Amino acid sequence: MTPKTLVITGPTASGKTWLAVELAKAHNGEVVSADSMQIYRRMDIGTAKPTREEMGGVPHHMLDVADPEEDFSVARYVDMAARCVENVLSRGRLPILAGGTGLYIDSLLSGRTFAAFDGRGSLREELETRFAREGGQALLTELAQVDPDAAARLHPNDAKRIIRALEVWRTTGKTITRHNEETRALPPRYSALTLTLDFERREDMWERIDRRVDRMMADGLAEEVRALLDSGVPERCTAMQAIGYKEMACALRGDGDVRAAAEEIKLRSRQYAKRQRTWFRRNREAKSLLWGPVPNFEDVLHRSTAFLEEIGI
RNA sequence: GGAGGAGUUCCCGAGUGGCCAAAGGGGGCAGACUGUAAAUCUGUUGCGUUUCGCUUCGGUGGUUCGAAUCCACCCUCCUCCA
Repeated sequence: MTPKTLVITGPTASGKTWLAVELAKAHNGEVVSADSMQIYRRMDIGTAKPTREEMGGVPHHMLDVADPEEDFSVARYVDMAARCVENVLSRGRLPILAGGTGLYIDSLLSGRTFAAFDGRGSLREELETRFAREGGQALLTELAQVDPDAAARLHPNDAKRIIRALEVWRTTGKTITRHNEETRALPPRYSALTLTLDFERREDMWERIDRRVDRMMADGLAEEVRALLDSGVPERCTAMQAIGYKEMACALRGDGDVRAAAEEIKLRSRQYAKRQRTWFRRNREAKSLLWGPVPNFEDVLHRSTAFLEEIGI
């Protein structure tokens, strides 16, 4: 029988951290973060990483597990997070997967495996160069010869996916289509009750996001980013692509207009939240918990507890 | 008071007589997503009974077969001179 887990997800600033902690306290749980940016050390304010106080004594995993200059990936996440989940289970406790990175959550739950990756990176470099020089259509034509399905699915501008498809073919001799079919056929590693936090009205979400960014600024986001840059973290690494960091880094290097950067961060966060919703929407199994115009914590806690009881957690 | 310049679809901004419901960008909306995922990519964006009709380019009137584009007057904003 696949072990039971609880997933708490939702767009940014929807209260995942809070709910995860509350439910962990009530149901003998531990939190396993599913956030692609909170994995980085020294990135606390801008990622809204839970503080010691917010954690309320509940053990949290998958926070601060990489340095900002490191390359991280879904594959690595699944690897590490699965070990955390197993650990929690072995102690007879409930793993609570909390975070907003849909790909990470789905990958971990499904037990998805990833095709080999050319660690030296030279193949990818070569493909990237060719993409820039010859264009997407040329590579797509090449891909079509071995994997017509993937080629038909991909848009000529979709550099990352075209390159990856070619890369998988050349390093494993298997098409990405075939690989995906095979992994999809595997039984899921964990069964999960998924709770998706969201807002009845998007204006309320925007408001929350704005206030959160204001708080980040007050808490010293600019200083945090400055420290990262000063310590030599390159601006083009994955970690620095995080919302809040790239905009602030850009301002600090350029005109120094930190206020304008904050507005930019709010905008990018709203757009990000929208993309997250698109991802979450396709999970028809998920239980939705909507905030009204005035947050009613007790009510949301009540409703989520009811869902847990329904499936016997 | 005088001399110039400008007012375009949610925003910025092209467009100087027909091919203009109007380039491009932004924003919005929707979607995708299997080793960078807080990333990346796509579609769409006046209204409707949608291979056609209607309303739109500060306002009103005019010229013309035809106007966002030309003319007159008016309104608003900007710059310069007084």
